[in-house]
Amino acid sequence: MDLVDRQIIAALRANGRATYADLGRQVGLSASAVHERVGKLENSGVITGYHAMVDPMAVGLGVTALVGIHPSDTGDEDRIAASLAALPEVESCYAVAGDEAFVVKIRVSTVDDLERSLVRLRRIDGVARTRTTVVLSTRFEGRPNTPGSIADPPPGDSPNRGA
Amino acid sequence: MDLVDRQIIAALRANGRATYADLGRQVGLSASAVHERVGKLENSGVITGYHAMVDPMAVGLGVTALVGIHPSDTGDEDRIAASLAALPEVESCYAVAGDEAFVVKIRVSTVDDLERSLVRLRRIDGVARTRTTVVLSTRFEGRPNTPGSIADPPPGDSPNRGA
DNA sequence: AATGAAAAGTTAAGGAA
DNA sequence: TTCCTTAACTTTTCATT
Repeated sequence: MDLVDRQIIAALRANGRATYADLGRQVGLSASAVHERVGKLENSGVITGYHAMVDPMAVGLGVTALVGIHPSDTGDEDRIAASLAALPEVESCYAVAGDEAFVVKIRVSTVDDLERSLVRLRRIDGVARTRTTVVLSTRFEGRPNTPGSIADPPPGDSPNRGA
Repeated sequence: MDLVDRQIIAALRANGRATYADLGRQVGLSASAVHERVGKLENSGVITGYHAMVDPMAVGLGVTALVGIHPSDTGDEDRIAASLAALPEVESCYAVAGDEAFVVKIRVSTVDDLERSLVRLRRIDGVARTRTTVVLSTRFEGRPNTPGSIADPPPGDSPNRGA
């Protein structure tokens, strides 16, 4: 992975629908050269996908909360994570250091839905209790941040979290 | 916004680089009809952008943390948020209910960088103290969740080769 | 990685349901 | 209105150098 790859990545982080021709203009390469590089970045797991960002309110998801998941003594974290993944309102799931096993971000339509979702979370086997932080407003989210200088290629190939 | 719009949104959440022709096949419309609908969704602020997702490790951002920001009594929250926005390692920023004014997600290369970043956060005017939760692993993140967009074959369309 | 050409997609304009 | 077809233009996607 060289500077050009990093430039392409930064450009696609900023605009995921940029055409190869555009990218080529930005980095000073032909469209086909860019096409081949992007294909390699996708196949090697560096680029994991492209997604439209949507105003959550416009899609009926006006309530966001961050929920810490306290495991019971018998809690198997992988099984808990799998149960969390089965709930569509759980948008993100982080295993964390500290008393809590996970912090998840959930998005629902109403506070009633939030209450119902928390009940579901607490009913997951291995979950002892939850700690909920209600989001009042999202100041910004998921900003593209591609550091200008990056270390050398990932050792062997990119380690994978479940895709 | 009707069912077709929701289907288009769901498809673009799943694959932000889907072509208009592809989207048209998925929802049973012509490419130009989809083109026009997507343009309206973009102009009305429903779709806010398209972004490549990148394996943070591959781009040299192996350390993630969630940081609660405790404001001092004199803290102006908008000014704090602006200061947070100025730090590139702050990827997301949520104003929250509770003792803390904000919870932010930061991404850096090393624990040394994390320490330096926390110092910067605490030096922000209006920030009394921080509470840091280190992320050990990201089980999943930013999953597409678009309620009410059940992907059924379009009515009155026979030639289907499944998606 | 560039070139060049065929296939595919994009995008505006005009008209129909 | 929304959608379709047409048609010119652009991009993608190859094989080749």
